[in-house]
Amino acid sequence: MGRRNTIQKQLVLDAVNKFMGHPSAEEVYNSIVESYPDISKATVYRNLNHLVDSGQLLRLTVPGSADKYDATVSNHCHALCKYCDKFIDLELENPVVIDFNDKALKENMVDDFVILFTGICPDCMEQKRKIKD
Amino acid sequence: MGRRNTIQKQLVLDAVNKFMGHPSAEEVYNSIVESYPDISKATVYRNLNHLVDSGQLLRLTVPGSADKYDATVSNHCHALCKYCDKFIDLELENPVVIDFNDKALKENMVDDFVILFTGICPDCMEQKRKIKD
DNA sequence: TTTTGTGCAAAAACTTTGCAACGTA
DNA sequence: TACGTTGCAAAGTTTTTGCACAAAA
Repeated sequence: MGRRNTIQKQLVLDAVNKFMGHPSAEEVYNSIVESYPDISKATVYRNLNHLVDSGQLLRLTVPGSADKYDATVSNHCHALCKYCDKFIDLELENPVVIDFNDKALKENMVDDFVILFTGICPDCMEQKRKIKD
Repeated sequence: MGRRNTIQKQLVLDAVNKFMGHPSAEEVYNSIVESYPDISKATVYRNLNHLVDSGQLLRLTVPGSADKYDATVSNHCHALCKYCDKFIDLELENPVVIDFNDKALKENMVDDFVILFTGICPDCMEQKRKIKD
């Protein structure tokens, strides 16, 4: 189970870190290939899996598209634009509070959750406004 | 865009309704094929999509497995067991409250959300207990 | 030297699509 | 009749896997 450090693994981690937003495996691959053309897509997938397993990346399961990866591991949440499918980081002023003592949650020893908001991003709102005029 | 009622569409809706839990497209197909062997998997997928579009079913995007379908359209949430991947309906005593006036939520015109809890289901808890003994 | 990781290609898992025939309104 | 729906097969998308070789520890 001991993990070795390889150039490829570092490239994958760096790629997700540098990426604006939340890249898919394909996007990670594309961004690495530019500078390191010999990397294989299988290696990208394998390293993404390792990095998720070791807690260095978060895997985001998104309705309607391939998994995305997030270098920001700390607690935050996301919103999905229902028009353009843009996936947005959200910093809530008042974080969502869950009462983990709720009966159903205790029964299933729930200790974590993910929350995905859906809305209309500012860009799409602007589009809609223009069309109305 | 007008939708017609077909035997197949009704079979798909019934199958999801009768299913214990939250079937995948594959499971819906398997349960229909027993009594209606000529149905095609494409038809199941197409009807699931129509039924989701028309609000008669909910599509549940689950990390690590195929989409599931839910005949209970009303507001509720789910938990995923981190050991057996069982997908569980949750009835919270105190529903999760979101402050939709939060700055980030207003900016993106967020009007809805889904929440997925992760925990250990009673069955897996029992398993773990047995192993310890 | 002993694993573990890599690249490649093939396969697996899941879902959609083109098309001719069919069924519903 | 008109057009939405079906079954089938093919193709599309995303991810994993088998294997021989290469590279870390």
